[in-house]
Amino acid sequence: MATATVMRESIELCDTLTEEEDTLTREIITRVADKWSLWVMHVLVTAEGPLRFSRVHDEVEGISQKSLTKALRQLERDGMVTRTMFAEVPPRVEYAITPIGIEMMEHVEPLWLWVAKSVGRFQQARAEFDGRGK
Amino acid sequence: MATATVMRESIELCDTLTEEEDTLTREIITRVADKWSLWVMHVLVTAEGPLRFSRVHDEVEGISQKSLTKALRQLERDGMVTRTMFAEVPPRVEYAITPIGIEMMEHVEPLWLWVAKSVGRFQQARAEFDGRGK
DNA sequence: CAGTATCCAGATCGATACTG
DNA sequence: CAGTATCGATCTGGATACTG
Repeated sequence: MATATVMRESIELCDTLTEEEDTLTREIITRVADKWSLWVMHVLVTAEGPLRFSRVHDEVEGISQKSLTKALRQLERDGMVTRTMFAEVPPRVEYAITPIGIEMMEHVEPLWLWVAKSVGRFQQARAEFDGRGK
Repeated sequence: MATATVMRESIELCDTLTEEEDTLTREIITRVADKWSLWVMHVLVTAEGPLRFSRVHDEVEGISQKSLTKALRQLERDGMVTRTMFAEVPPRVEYAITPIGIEMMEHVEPLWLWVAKSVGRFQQARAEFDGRGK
């Protein structure tokens, strides 16, 4: 019943979106699953303050410079992080999470939490499936 | 403060996950952003009953046979849909959502809903960013 | 009907090298 | 320091053709 309510609400809302809005919605959702975007935002949230490029690069273990740059640009473009450049030598650039970025994380975390809590059930499902397939 | 609570809870939980569990968690989350998986599940939820392969193929507009097969296999493997084969000629195969699949959708929809409702703010952020970049 | 098999174009991502 | 540019391996996904 709670299900039906949520479903109906989302179906109605989705019907009111233009094609452009629908595309953008999907793109934003994509950030959630993106290998790095969520991790980058997580680092910026827990830092509770701006971080330099190299600090983020340290914290997000395994990311390449190229991928980090790309992730940060996307997040900046979508208003989830800010990028502040200081006219110094050597150059200093600081990244920080925005209010909408925090909102995003607040909405993502419950889902992430549920999946993490359910991981045992997914493992069992896979074990059964892989077993059936011999 | 609600933020901090959720964050802390998720950080603690994530620390208890083995590497294998963490990988699986990420894979499941990936389904959320996958172009087709969520759409397929949505179709199966709203159908309120099993659907044949060709019916799903009709409902999920634009998907190729190959991609649909792959999406259904993944969802089946992760326990979110069931696949029932009938020994008939011509062959009949029916797909249905599972309880855990419904749970998944229940946890995804609020996020989707928030993004859809916030789409105007994301559009504005992009407009500003693209404007600044000349 | 419900797939599988094959080919192929485009996107993605890491590694590496270079620059203001 | 904070990138950009480039190259190559890998992955993805559609189109097409074939099968039990």
